[in-house]
Amino acid sequence: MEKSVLQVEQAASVLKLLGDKTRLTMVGLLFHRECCVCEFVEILDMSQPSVSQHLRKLRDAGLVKERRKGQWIFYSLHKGSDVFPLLESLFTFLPDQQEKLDTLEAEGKRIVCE
Amino acid sequence: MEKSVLQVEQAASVLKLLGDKTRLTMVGLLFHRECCVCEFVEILDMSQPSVSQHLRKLRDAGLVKERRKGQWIFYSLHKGSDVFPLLESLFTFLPDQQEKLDTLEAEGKRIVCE
DNA sequence: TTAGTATATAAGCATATGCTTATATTCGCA
DNA sequence: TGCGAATATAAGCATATGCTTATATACTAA
Repeated sequence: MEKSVLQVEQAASVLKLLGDKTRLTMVGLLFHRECCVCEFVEILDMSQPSVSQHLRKLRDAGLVKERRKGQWIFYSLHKGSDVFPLLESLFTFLPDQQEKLDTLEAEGKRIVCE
Repeated sequence: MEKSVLQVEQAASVLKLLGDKTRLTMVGLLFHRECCVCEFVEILDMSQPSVSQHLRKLRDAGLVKERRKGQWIFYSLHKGSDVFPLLESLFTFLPDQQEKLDTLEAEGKRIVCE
């Protein structure tokens, strides 16, 4: 992925979004695989509306995209975004979140579709 | 500088601080050289108290440090901080701010001390 | 010692943020 | 067709944030 220089204002707004533990964790999870809303609710132990509201902000900023799969809506990182390279770089400094996904699966709460 | 893995909470609080255009610009300027408060006031075209309050947040988070030089207090990046490597990496995605410092100097408003 | 400059801090205010609860929408399935 | 599950959205509220103005502190120099 090409490294592009971002405007300060654009970078600040992305960092502001990521400056929230919930959203930062969400993006970290999405580096492993796409997740649906109810999986986030389970993993983050938050209310569904709260999760949806965070996802909306990430989507409005172009960091993630959604696609419906039957009854569920799956979110994934928007890898074509201008800021994706920054995200990739940033997350090399953060702990891996795989364990949370493993726990979810162990509890039989992973949503598999298609 | 060693790359250390940060806790999600710690990273989120740093990103939150940087998710403000003023503070992000300040840190960008400090990658070039230390600056005193009145230089920030000039460059950012903001009130002195506002600048001081932003600097205090950056200092409380350990991102910058201060030292008095006569009548002025100069701020610089705290390169020994756990989060400094993240800052370095992050700013490779941001535009250089040298121009603002050049303008300041051209206007004879640079504070040189020692 | 006094005045002026640089900086910090406090208090107040308007706006932003993140949660909650309630409700609307969309889909799968009986 | 109708019901339940998954999700989105709206409204309300408490707290956080970033500015302002006013004032305090620390240093320099006359």
